Amino acid sequence: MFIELDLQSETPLYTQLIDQLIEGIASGELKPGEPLPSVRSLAEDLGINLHTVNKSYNLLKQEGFLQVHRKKGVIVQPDGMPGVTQEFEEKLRRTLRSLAAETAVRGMTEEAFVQQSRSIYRDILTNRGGEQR
Amino acid sequence: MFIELDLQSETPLYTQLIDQLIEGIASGELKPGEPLPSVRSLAEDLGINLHTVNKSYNLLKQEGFLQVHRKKGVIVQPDGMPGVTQEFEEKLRRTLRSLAAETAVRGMTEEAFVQQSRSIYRDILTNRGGEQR
DNA sequence: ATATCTGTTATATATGTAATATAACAGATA
DNA sequence: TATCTGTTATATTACATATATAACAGATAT
Repeated sequence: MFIELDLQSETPLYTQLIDQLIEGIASGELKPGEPLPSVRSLAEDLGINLHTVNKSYNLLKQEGFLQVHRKKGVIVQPDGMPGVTQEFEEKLRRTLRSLAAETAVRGMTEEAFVQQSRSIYRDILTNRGGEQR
Repeated sequence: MFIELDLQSETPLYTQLIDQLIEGIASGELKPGEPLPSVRSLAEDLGINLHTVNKSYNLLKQEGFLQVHRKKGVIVQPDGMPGVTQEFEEKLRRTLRSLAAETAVRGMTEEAFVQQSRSIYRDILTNRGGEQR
């Protein structure tokens, strides 16, 4: 899987990494049970510190997207992804609310905003490596 | 206008303040040309430091949502709000992409996601104090 | 068995952001 | 003249981010 970090971005490295791993899972590029690179090798590949990768893995494990097997190492959650928790619903609402407000003030219509949302959602599911669905 | 800050939130105070002011403009509760409280009085009302309020005002001024009049003080932009800039488009895409990916992984459908977006957009425009539109 | 790889933990350091505190300035207002 | 405005400067505290180095216990491969 291709991962690219922007060292200039104001988004923290561990957040960028989390985002791209979740996208990988969403698109199907990362399948349940599939092993991820070790914290050390991925850190070296990306040119960052092992602890930064470890932080991303740990947060994803904590939320149920990854598992750590003493034998298999770190793998994509094989027993079903976590559903829509109350915490996620609140985060979703908060973030959409902030976005929608600025969108409205800047004169973008409801339909434009909604179409953007739909288009991006599809984009993610569509970006599969050619397999599945 | 009612402003409430969550001191426990991980969202910075100045960001919470910015969000609520933009919501106020979007909803029509804050009208173009309307004066905002001084940095000192608002800071005291909210129980925070004057520099925190000043930071929010400055960022909003920098993006074109507010004006600073030597006479009238700080007012809501009277000469038309800024439109959809390239920077905003990129921020919108990035944020929606991250949200949509997690939404999809958690099993929320495209329609549910899109409906959330639409519902929240409407919610903001609807929360007017009873005036206008 | 030895060496290597795994995630994990601990400690330390450097840097930047967030938030507060005090003080002062120039322009406008009453 | 006294007061209020945004603005600037300086300092301090606290926290998040990211890195560096080291060590540990469990698993793997030679």
